[in-house]
Amino acid sequence: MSTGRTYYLTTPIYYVNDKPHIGHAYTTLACDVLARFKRLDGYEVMFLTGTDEHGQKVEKAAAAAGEAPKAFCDRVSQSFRDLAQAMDVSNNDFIRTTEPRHIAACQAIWRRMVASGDIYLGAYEGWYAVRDEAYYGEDELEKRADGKFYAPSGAPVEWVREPSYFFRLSAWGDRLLKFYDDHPDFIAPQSRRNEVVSFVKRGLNDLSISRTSFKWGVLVPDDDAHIMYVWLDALTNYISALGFPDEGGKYAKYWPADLHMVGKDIVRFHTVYWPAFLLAAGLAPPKRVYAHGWWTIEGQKMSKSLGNAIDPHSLIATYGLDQFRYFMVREVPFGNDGDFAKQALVNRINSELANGFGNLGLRTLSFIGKNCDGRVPEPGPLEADDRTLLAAAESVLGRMRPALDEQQFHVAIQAWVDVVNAANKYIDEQAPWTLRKTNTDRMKTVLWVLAETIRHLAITAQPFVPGAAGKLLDQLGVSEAARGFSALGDGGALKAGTALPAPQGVFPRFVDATAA
RNA sequence: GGCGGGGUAGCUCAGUGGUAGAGCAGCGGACUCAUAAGCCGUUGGUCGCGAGUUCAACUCUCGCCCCCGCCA
Repeated sequence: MSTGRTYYLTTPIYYVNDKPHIGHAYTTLACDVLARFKRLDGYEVMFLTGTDEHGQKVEKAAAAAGEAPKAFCDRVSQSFRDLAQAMDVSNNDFIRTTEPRHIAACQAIWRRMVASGDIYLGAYEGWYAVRDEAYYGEDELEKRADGKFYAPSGAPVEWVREPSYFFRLSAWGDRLLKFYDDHPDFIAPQSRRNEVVSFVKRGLNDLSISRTSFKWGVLVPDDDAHIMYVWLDALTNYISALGFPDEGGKYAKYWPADLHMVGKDIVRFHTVYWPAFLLAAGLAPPKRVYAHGWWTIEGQKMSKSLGNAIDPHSLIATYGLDQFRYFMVREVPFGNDGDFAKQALVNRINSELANGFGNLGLRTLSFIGKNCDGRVPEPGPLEADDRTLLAAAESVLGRMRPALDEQQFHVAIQAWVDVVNAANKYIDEQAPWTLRKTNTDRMKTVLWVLAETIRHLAITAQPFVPGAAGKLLDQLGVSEAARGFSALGDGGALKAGTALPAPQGVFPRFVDATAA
C-alpha cells in the first residue's frame, strides 16, 4: 500500500499503423485532465503515453512505404508526440516499444513467467488475419465470392502453422475472478466489468504468445526464432517506463498504476491478459482500468472508407485548444459513446465558456477596472448572499474530486458550471452598476466576492482549460505559486489593493466565418 | 442463440411506489457591467407496448417490441 501521495496513469500506447485522430486525442486529453487535477491536488503524478511499434502490420507498412521499420516508426511515433504537444499534454514520459529499456523489460517479464511455469512451447495452427494480428476460429469466418475466408473485421485470413510459446492462461481463470471480486473497482464502467467477468467465467484458453512468421518485434529470450506476441510486448510498456526490471526507483514509487485509460476495444487485453501476465510474474496488477467510449462524427462511424476522420490539429486551429479540450470531456457522459457534431461543439463552447465563464470574468474585471481604479476592491461586511456564493465556489473542488476519482468528467464539470451560473445570477441580482450610484462600499464588496469566486473557478478549471484559466489568473493577479488547490478558500484570498492588469476576454464567442 | 445495458419533452440525459425533471434549442419580458453575452418568466412528454400486484406504478412483476454491447 502506498503511503505517499502518488498517482500513476497511462494512455494506451498508440499503434504506429494509424495516423493520430480524435480518438487518440480523446484518450490522451482525458488522462491529461486527470494528471493536471491530481498535481494541483498535491499528488506526485506519473503520466505516461507512447507508441506501440512492433508487429507484422508495421513490418509490412514500412515495406510498403519503402522504409526500414525503425525509420518508419520514428516518423509515425513523432506524429503522436506532435499531437500531444499541440494539445499541451503534460505527460512525464513517452515510451516507445522499440527502445532498449522496453525490450529489456519485456524479456525480464518473459523470464519470470517461464520461471513460474506459466510458459510452455507448443505449436499453433489456425486462421490468422495479418491485419488484425489475431487468430480466428473457423466458425467466425466468412467465405466470400473470391473463395477466400475473411474475419468478422473484414480482414482476409490465411492458414498458419508455426511453433509457438503459450501462456497458461487457462490456469488463471479462478484467480482472475477472485481478483475481480476482491477489487470491484478494477474494471469500469460497470457494464464492461460485467462483460469481462462473464467472459472469464466461460473459461479461458491458453494464449499463444510468440510468433516465428515475422521478425519485427522483441526476441524471446534464449530462442531467437521467436518474436513475442505483440500484446505481451505492448502491455509491458506500463512497467518498462518505470524502469522494470529494476523494482526500486520509479517502479517502487508508482507501481501498481492507479489507472490505465483505454478504449473499449482493448478491454480484454488490459483486464484479462495483463493482470494474468503480471500475477504470473509475481507482480501486482494495476488498480483500475477504465474503458471509455468512441466518437462518431456527425452521427457516422469514423472510418477510413468514409474518410471522415478529423485531424485534431485542425480542430485546435479552428476552435482553440481549450475549447477543444473542454468539449471532449464535457459533452458526453464519460464511458458512453459520443457524437462529434460541429453544432454541438459550438453550442457548448459558446454557452458555457464564452457566454458563461468568459463573459463572467470579463464583465467583472472590466467593472473593477473602470470603477475600482484597476485594483482588487476592499470588501466590507459579507451578507448572506455573498457567503452563499463563496461557499458554492469553495465547494467545487469537493464535488470534482470524487467525480474525477471515478473518471466522471462531465459530473466534475457540471459542478463547476453550476457555480458559473450562480455567479452570473448573483451579479445580476446585486447589480453593481446600480450600487455604483447608490452605495460604493457595497459595490466593492460585491465585486470582491465575484473576483474571489472567479479565482476559485479559474483554479479549478485549470485541468480542463489550462490556457484560459491561466490567463484569467494572471488578470486576477494570482501568482504562479498560488494556483494549486491548496490556495482555495480564505487562505489564498485576493488582497485588496492588488493592482490588476487590463482585462481581456479569455473565451471569444465562436462565430462561423462561413455563416451569413 | 446466451448474458448484460437501455427505450422519459425537438436534442442530450437525470429521476422516484404517491398528481413528471435539468441543460440545450424555441418563445415572451425587464435590465445594461459584459463577448447582441447575462438575468427573469414560459411553450413542449398518454415516461416503448400490453397485462398483473397495489389505495396508488414512470418507478415492482410477467410477456412482447425495438436499440446497443459482450460472447457464441
